[in-house]
Amino acid sequence: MPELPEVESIRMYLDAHLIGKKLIDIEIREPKMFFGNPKKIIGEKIVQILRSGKVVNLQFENNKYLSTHLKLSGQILYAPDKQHAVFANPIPRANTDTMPGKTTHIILTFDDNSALFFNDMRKFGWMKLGDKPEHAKGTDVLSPEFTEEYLRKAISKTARPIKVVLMDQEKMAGIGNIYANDALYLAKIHPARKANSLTPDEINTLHQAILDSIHEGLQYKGSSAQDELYIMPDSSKGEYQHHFKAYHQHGKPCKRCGTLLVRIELGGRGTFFCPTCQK
DNA sequence: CTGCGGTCCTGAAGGC
DNA sequence: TGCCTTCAGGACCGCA
Repeated sequence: MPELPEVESIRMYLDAHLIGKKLIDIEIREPKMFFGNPKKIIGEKIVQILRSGKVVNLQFENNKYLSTHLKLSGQILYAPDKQHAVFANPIPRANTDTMPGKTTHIILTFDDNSALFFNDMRKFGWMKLGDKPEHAKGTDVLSPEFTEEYLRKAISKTARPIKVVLMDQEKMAGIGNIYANDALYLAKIHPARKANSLTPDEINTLHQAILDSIHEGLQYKGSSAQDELYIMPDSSKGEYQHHFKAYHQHGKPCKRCGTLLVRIELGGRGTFFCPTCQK
């Protein structure tokens, strides 16, 4: 699912393809997924593309921001030619390589006849038009402010399971289920440990593990596992799913000690870890 | 503060 | 074959 590495990969792609283009039309097929008055950005050029946590913000010349959250199953596809929006790969679950498809809910058209298609099978995602970029409450884990000290403060006052806290966007933004599980595996910390029970050494190790797993995710342009719908705007897949440490690896042997990884539930979410080497 | 359950939605998987 | 039920999951909300 789209977490920081997936969303940042999309942001970088859009940054390379959309800057300076003028928006000439927004087609909203699913009104519940769009908030705000689209007329405010018609005729405006995109000047910058930002990200905060899992949200992408398109900044327009008139300082309006079109923000997008992909939630579980959102996709953003970019076609250089709207009338011939054919992609190299079939779109997952859409059974087609042409857009718009069954799950296309919003279409942005630009002055060079290129287009963005916002697809979402589950319709949990959204686009919002506002005067400011959507800003995650917690510190983005790729920002310079996400220090060991920040992590210590964020987890020191709560007895919730550390894995639940890692996924709390009000504490730190961008980490979802994949990278929370993998970071805890790298740090050899049990996901159910009370957050305020971590030692200073464990906090430092965890901080590095978070950065390592996020950066590895980025390196592979995110995770496009079989049951995920995330793909890049050109329909290419991410490859991090071939490098999962713990996420969805239950039943497989731990690469460190051979113990079979297990699945439990924490905060209502699937949680995966090695019962032997994660303490 | 904390956890729990419900809500949004739909395809996949399992039961019979 | 095919219908029916259950489930996953990010963020949010109400409730105990």
